[in-house]
Amino acid sequence: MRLPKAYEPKKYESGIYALWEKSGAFAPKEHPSTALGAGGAKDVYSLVAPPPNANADLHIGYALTMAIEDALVRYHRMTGKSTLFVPGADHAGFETWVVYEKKLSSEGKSRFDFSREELYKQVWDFVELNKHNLQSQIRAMGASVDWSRFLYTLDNKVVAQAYDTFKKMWDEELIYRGQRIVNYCTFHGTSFADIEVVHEQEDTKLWHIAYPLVEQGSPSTELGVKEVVIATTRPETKLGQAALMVHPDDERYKHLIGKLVNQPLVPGSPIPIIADEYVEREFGTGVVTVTPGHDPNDFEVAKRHNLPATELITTEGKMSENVPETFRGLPLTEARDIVVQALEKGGYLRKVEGYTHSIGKCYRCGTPIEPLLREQWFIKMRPLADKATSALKANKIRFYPASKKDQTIRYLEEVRDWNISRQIAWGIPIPAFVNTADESDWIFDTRVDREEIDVDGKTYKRDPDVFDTWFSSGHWPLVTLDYPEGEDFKRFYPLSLMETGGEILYQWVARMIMLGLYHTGEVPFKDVYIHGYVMAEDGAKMSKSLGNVVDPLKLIDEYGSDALRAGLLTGRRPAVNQGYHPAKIKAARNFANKLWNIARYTEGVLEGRTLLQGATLQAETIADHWILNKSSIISEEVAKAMEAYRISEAYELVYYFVWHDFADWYVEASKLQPNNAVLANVLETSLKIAHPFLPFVTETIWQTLAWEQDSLLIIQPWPTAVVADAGKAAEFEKLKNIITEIRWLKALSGTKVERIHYQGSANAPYADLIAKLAGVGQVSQAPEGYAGGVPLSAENADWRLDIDPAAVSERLAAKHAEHNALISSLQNRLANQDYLDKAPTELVEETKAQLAEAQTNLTHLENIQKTLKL
RNA sequence: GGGGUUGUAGCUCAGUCGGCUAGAGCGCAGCAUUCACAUUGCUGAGGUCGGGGGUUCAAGUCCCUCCAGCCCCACCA
Repeated sequence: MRLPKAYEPKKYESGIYALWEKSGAFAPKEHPSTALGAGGAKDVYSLVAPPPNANADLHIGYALTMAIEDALVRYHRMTGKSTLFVPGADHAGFETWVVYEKKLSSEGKSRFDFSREELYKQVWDFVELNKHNLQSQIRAMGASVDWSRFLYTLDNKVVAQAYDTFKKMWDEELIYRGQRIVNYCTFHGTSFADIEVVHEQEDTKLWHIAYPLVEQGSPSTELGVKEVVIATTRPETKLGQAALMVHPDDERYKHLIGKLVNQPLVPGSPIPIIADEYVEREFGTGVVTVTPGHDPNDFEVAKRHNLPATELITTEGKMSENVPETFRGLPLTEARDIVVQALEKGGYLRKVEGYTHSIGKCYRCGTPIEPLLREQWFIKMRPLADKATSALKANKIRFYPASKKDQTIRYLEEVRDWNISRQIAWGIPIPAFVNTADESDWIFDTRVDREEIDVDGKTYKRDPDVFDTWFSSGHWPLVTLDYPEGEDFKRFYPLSLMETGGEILYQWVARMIMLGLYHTGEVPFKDVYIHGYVMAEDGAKMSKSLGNVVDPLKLIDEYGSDALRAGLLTGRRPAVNQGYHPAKIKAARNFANKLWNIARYTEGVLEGRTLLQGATLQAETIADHWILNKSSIISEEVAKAMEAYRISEAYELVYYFVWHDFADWYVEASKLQPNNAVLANVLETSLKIAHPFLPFVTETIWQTLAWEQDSLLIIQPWPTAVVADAGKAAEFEKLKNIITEIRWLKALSGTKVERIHYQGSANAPYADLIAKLAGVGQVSQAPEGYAGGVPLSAENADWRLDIDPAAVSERLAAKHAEHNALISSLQNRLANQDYLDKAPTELVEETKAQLAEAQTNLTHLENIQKTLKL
């Protein structure tokens, strides 16, 4: 025998993968109907894998992505479509940056030890190494991706596309320079991404400061209100406010909206009291100051109310020129105490209380992060988003689950302009230069390898910023397909599917839709499938800091790649987070082994297939008809489930069919009544329908049994229906019921059933099968007038078991009660006139039939009990 | 704070158009087993479908409400 006793994945996986890769099966096949201009539905299935971050090993969530996508691709490939599945890797801007800094810090170094160029080179090398690892990990997962099309987000064509879009938008005035608050470390002299800021709880104070109302004989003065008190944790920023702000519905302050107040310590610069819903009435006094230059939220408020943003703190961490003279140039560390003293002296300080809140700090030096204004690049989103919204509302894209579509639409309707510049070295440099003599004179130029360029006798300096990674990866469907001239673009755009995690629905999916529409006028993909997270076993999120991260490669090593894939898919719905469960992976491993052993049995029976020579597929026994009928139905059901993205259900259908229909019933029955052609056929069907979920074991079996010369399972056609007699199939179903009933009676009586008698010669052909499958010694025809033993259920009453009636009496009584309960429930339903009137007639008829059947069963049972004198 | 999602057997989850006498896998209990597989087979016990209300002839499924968990995004002057 060529197949050893148990399936050992490690022995075969890498060889099988190499075989597929070498065969060219991963590349889309040429097909006339997929050519450009063919019109109508294209016979293709295309998707691009979300490029994993090339800054670490693949995590288990990516294994799930691959399990889903590869199952779909393999299924569609077998249905005869030309499939395109493109792999890639992401340079992952900020995240890689943070990962690399951690690496540096573990070596006692930091980013400030290197020049920008040195650093870029180092990160590049670091990512190259990871990219290589990722590729072998994706191979280990069995993904049938086309490696010749592998794309990295810093590859030239990606950069070129980003520049092209930037230029096009620049020309169309969709790009503009705008202000935005950034996280600035005054010690390091650089800004940080939100994820680089560490938040720490700190004990501080809440200072209550009075703002005197400007006297104008206003009603408020008449009411005796002379001042408004605010509460703040940052008194030093109160040296130049844009406004005070209250909640529009706050009864305490409603009458003050629109009034002016004087600023303490800032003579002669009255500011208005405005109303904005952003204010939380419960906090402090319910009145807050608006500091647009140093608070992101205030900046948004100021934009809404057309208030100016003033710089109060410089990049060096000192009070700026815009504060009253006495405070200018003060370092922040001293400014607070001095301002508080001045406030107290001036009589403005009303109260000081203790307060604990979280403060953003530089993750390296611990200096509090200053939110400072900086000029950034922005994209005007409204025109792009509106197009996307109407495409979605016109159902150009189907979402799985459907609720994600509404979520995306809501995001698009509320989208704000997109800040696409980032203040790090790692990424695609922004192709823009600024006139050294005129800060407002920006030009587009792609010579980003140069610090300075001369144009028309003027010197321009390169913008040191890079693009947000989502700006370039938002072009993914375009760049992977070689937009606009590539053959792939013509054949495969729009993609059939975009499959990804829900957390990047806005960041990535929405942007791809907008950019795809922007360039081509067409949506970039037809379907969106969102998967949930793979959580830790206890349902918590997997994270390195919690130490509950599970390494997919270790699981592949232990259980096999197939087991990991199928185990992750089991019982999963789209967009729902679910824990990782070793038991599911184990179950899948056992299933792979089950397939293996069915194959092993078949191999033995067929003696290396020699027995099949010249044999045609012809169902003989009722078991043959039954299994062929089942296999036809199941192939179709699995296909339907896959088309509807009910992937886990599809897998479970395969699992049940192979294990419980094929192995448990058919293989056992065929041992008595062999039909080698049927056995081989059903094994082939099983391998085919299991292939999308368990590609390695199924292909290994296919190769080892060598059904045909140089034949690959991966490109076999999906099974089509086999002709079988449904009536004979139903007969076998009845036989199964008899056998199950005998086993049940046997088990519950705890005694051996020595003999079964049957009445009528029609049952004779099944005697041996029943003896074997039910495990009964002797099955023979009953003598004339035989009334011994216990008859089976009403339907199978011509079978009688030689068994001690006392052993089953308790069980029969319980059964009796069950019948009665059912009968009364059915009777109640039929006694309801509304039910008879309003329910569909078929249903009422069905209920009547059920009642009749239940009553027959009951009568039968009572007869048995009477006969047995129970 | 905004958004999303989940609650069904001891555990993990299915349950599509409302027709349910609510399913599966694991676990558990009992039994079996030279004959492909102990990564096995057979049989069984386990449920007021989170609580309350409503719509309907009929609700696990639709609506309202409450409770509990989890996730994403944004963050507190």
